[in-house]
Amino acid sequence: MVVPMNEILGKRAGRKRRRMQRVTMQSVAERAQVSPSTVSLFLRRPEAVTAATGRAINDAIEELGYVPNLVAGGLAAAASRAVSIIVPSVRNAFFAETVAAMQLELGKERLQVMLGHSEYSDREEENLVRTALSWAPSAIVLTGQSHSVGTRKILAGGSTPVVEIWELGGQSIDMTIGFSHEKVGRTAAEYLTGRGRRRLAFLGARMQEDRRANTRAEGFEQAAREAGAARVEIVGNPARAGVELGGVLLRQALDQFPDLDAIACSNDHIALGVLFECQRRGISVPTDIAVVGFGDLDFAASCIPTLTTIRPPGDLIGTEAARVIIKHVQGDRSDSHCVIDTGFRLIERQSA
Amino acid sequence: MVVPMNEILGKRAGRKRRRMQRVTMQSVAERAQVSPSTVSLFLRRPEAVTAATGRAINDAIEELGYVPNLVAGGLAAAASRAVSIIVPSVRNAFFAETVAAMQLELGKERLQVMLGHSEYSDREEENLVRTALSWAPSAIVLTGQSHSVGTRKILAGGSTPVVEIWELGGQSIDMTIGFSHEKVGRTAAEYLTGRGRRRLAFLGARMQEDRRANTRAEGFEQAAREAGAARVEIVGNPARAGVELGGVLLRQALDQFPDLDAIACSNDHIALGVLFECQRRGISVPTDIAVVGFGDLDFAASCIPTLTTIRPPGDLIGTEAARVIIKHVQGDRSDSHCVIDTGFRLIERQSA
DNA sequence: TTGAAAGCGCTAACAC
DNA sequence: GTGTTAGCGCTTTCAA
Repeated sequence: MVVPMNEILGKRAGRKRRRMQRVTMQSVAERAQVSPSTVSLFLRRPEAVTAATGRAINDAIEELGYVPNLVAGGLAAAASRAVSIIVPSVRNAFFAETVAAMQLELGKERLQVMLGHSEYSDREEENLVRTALSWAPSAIVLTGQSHSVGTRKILAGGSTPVVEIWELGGQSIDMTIGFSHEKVGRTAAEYLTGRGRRRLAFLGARMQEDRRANTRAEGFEQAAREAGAARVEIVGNPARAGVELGGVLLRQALDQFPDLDAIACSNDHIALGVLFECQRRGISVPTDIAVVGFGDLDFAASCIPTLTTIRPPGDLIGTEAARVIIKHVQGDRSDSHCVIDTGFRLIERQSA
Repeated sequence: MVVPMNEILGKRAGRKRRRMQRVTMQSVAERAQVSPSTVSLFLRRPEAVTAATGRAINDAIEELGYVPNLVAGGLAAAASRAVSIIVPSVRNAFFAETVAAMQLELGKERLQVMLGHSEYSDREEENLVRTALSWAPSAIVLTGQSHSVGTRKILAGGSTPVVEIWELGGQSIDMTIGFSHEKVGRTAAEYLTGRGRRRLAFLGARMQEDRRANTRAEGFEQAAREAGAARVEIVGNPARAGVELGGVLLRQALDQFPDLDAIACSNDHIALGVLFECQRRGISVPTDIAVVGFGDLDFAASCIPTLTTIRPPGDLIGTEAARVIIKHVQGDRSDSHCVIDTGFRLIERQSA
């Protein structure tokens, strides 16, 4: 019986593929004279293969210039080596630091960072989470603990590990790494009242969207009252946080409450703007008004006067998040539902 | 002849899968009483399906809570809806702005941003490119035009579109979007000499790694000489760019060349440090020394004196990059090997 | 306009 | 330690 050639070869030859991968695991296997599964095994656990086999495979990979297809791998393994990170914005130096630190650590384990920006919108965050899930990521990292109902539902139902970062004290979905923003506010207030200040204000930007800044403000107000401050005001502005806004906010504050002797800012950009505005108005810092920031950004140590501020450990949050994710990927589930308090540090400088 | 049931069902029932996707396209198809390929078609081109069919599919998706699996899609289509962006670091506000802008635009087309940090290392960049390719991305975005030989070889051979951003005038791999850093340097020098300054210095950080800062310095030096400056110095420091370094660099510069009357900085952080150091030393800006920055960062408009600086269009670079990538994904190859000069703008303020 | 069929390149259970 | 095998969930011809 004669079998037509094209039937032996299969129909494949007759089909055109759009872009065939030049070098597949199959071709590496052929060249190394082993089976594909051995190549796969070697790639994932080199020690599980004899030295000779390993060498042969390595040579084949080298000679062929093989690049593994992680998309195919992700499909077969039902979980891709991707980690989805969703932050309000990477333009914010805080989150940029965390994202950079995470990428560094995850990259060492060949985990790919996928980035999304919620722009402080819970609705947008939910969309991003939905899309993220489409990639079957090894983990999803969310900023903060306030999410839409939909987000919680989607994430609670699934089996994807979730890490919430930069906030503590709320309702956790799964793992949580951050610090208490309420305590940050309290710390600023206690520091200021402890140095004899009695008429305090907290200056913040877009506090409706930025729940964390809002929490800091609340902690600040409460602690200041407890310490017997004569005046505690919260001055907000819906504009985006920035140096310029610092000046605006100080003006706003002093127009209403000219007797203020201490200012806490929702971040260092605003504090710097306050410092500049004080300089323009001839207000002496810290003699007339003490200023405390949040962030310990680049300029805090060099501005005039140098800025007393609270430093959140953005990089530590990133490395810790990466650590628990890597453990999870490696099969160690012991960190499930962990809560890691990274703390923060008050950096005393000249401005307060 | 009796066929055993398990043979009819296939061995599948006997195998345990690790994590089965609850809702697949298959299940949507069954519910909507159509074939999977129709669902697929509808998802990608809704108009290619009758209104009734579309409605049925939509309902099924809704009822089942279907989330498409982009990993499977990427494998089948031989190109994933991922775009790999490799920047030196997202901690750098310039690149953060570009990445944020790109993510915003790409997200609208359901393209996922994958992020990598080269930390200004060509070797690391090459590793990241290799990994990126493993994901069969729709495009790869690289920062600058100086890459390792290996990077060029890998990318030139493949069919993945490449966009180089933030630099112009070098050897392009494929598409290029940015501006001339040499011109930036020239512009600063011409502005300064045009205002009568004769003894100029360029202050820069880690200029070995940061080729673009180096190019700005070269353009600056050349243009200053052409304009007949009495002195043109380039003062570098291997430390990371930062406000503190600005002060250090100014000290370095004035120790060697006390008669300087103009300073250009490789970025605004350094310029701000220079401003602070001048204030500390009682040097009047711009009377004694004129200062020009690069970046137009947040504080440039509010510091004292406000900072004359050159603003690179970080967001425009991002949106343009996204635009050409989206066009490419949609099959329009007309932008291949395009070179887009986004230009930059000198922002005149008080410091010069 | 819709459906059937054939993979995409890899992983992992299982057998040897 | 290595190979066999059966998919992972989707896209895309091609035919109807």
